[in-house]
Amino acid sequence: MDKSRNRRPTIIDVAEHAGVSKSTVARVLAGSSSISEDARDRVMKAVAATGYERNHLAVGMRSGRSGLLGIVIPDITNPFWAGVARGAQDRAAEHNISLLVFSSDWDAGKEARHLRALRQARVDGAIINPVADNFDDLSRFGLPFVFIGSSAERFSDVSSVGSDIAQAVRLGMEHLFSRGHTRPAFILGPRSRLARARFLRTVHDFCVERDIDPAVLAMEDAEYTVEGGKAAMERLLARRGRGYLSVFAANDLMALGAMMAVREAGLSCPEDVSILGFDGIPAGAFAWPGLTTIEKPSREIGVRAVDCLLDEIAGRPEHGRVYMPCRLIERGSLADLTATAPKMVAAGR
Amino acid sequence: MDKSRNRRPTIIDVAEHAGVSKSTVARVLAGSSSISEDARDRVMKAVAATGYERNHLAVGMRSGRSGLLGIVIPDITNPFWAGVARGAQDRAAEHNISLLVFSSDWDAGKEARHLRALRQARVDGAIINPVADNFDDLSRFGLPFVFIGSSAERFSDVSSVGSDIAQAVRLGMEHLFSRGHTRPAFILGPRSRLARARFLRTVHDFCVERDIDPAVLAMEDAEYTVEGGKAAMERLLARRGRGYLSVFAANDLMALGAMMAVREAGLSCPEDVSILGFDGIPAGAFAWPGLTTIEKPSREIGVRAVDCLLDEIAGRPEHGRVYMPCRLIERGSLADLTATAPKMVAAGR
DNA sequence: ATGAAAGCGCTAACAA
DNA sequence: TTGTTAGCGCTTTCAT
Repeated sequence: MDKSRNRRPTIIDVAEHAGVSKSTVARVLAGSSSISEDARDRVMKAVAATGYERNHLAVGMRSGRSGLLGIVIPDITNPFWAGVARGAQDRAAEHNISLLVFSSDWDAGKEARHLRALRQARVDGAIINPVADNFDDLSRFGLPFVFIGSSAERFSDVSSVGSDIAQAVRLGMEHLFSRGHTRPAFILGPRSRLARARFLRTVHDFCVERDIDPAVLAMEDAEYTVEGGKAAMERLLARRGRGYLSVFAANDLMALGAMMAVREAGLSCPEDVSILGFDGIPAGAFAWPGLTTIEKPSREIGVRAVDCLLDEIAGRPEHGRVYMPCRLIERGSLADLTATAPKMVAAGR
Repeated sequence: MDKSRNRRPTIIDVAEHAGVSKSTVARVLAGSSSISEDARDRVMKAVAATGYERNHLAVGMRSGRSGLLGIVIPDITNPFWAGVARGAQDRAAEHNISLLVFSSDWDAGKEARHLRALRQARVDGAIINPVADNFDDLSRFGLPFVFIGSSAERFSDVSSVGSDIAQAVRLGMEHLFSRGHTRPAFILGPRSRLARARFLRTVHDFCVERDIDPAVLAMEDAEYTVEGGKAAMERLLARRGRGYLSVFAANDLMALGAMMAVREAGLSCPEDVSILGFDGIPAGAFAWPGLTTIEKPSREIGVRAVDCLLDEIAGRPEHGRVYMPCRLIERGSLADLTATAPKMVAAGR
């Protein structure tokens, strides 16, 4: 009889091969300590001989742990979110856990469907960038989860991890000032976005500390896109007085758009206009000049999110909100106005 | 007794609630036709009332179908692969299937570990961009799978989907010639890469058709990186004769690097040098001038890969190798030399 | 330290 | 059309 043909070996095959019982094999596999040297040895050999591989479906069914985690992000195609997913995936792999990835496209319907899929797959927990304002689905999600991203702040009682916007903006402001840009203009995101308020608050605080009236600073609202940034810069250019223009854009896409507007106006960056971005997307490195920007630690956010989630699953105390620090990447789009002869910083990529 | 508290409802709860047997519920859920109106109705109501959600673990265990697919790509952080993953994910979702995503970093060890994870998760099939030359692991993978990417061609007997390099290169050559670049130089990938040979073969064929001796064309080898492209362009610049230089780079990163070299040499693109890329990465849109390039259909590759895989799983005839057509994206890095006064093409992004 | 046996939630014969 | 029953491969008491 070829009952073993074309059939993946089970714990029973291993047990027979090793001359022990199912339970002994299971115990060895689970790393139990109450096992004799001899038994462990024979089981390991039998595992190797049969080519046995644990069936996570069966394990999950019995133990209630699927060994699966889910992550729902807006779009895996967006470099920031790809970084988050990558970090999460790597950290999960360290724990021998696999990751189910879903893109919601900021669509509440898709989000709901993905969450259902996660529940049906019996994931042990989920990392979610929430899009739905109606949080009923999530609140009764019935599964451990942690939020990621700034929109997560809407739900104060859920632990979450995101970038430290306040620290990042302060970093940007300090850099701007240290390079002599003491009256920067701003291109902000849409008023509806939570991140915008936090951004502005930090700017205000910073200004107050330096005895500057924030009302003096030019501000433009824009969509978080290249086109939005471009249009905003055109407006800024139109109403600028004499003198040098410095711009702090609330994301890199808008900053890149602003750079285009500068070029199309026959001006150049950083000779006539300086631009500081925010995000750290790879494309900023290829622009000319390279975009000076503040990088959000996407990968680390994913890593920490998994750590939090694993803690949550294990029933360990909640983390509350975790803010990851951002860092400045100096490239060529921001001039150093403090140099005696307005010298430009080396414009690398 | 609160035996229902904190416990997800099972098919049995639904059956009790509906006053039918487990099997009837299962049949309704599976969409069987031999079900009375009445029974179906009551089951559906019971499902809604209990908040029942199918346990895919249990389904998978019994039926041998986990409802999971796996994808192993080099790096989810790379825009091309992110596109592939996104396409695969979307298509899988249409079939109510979830996707396990892994990044191999072109590391055979990691690849092997990911494949093991896939087997243990009992995925129904896998989409793989193979890195291991030693294919033993894969050949006895014991699971339906399809390869993606050009490296997949090494394994002729496995069905795979990738971009149509021959069509793409021909498209590029035709565009070059139609714009008056009849003696382009090339920046190619490393000699070890399979894609390189295919690229060159098409170039040769094209030249032969036009009675051009391919040996006349300048060619440089480089790593598939910005630095590689930059160095290659510097060499090209050093040995160029008089006259206009046109370059066809075998990937966008190298093309972008080449653009940097041009700028640093005090030359400008496309006034002094024209550059054509290959890949269609987003960063090309932000470079200045925008990079004219040939776009690989990353998303579609993912979509098709899932289609193939599903066919393979269903035991339907194999697809062999599927080649997806690429398309030209015109931006500003390629001059139109045929215009009376060497007029540049509008340099959009 | 080890084995026997029960059962996780579901599907798939087999009966009725 | 519907119900009964026997597992899928594993973990986990409970004995021994």
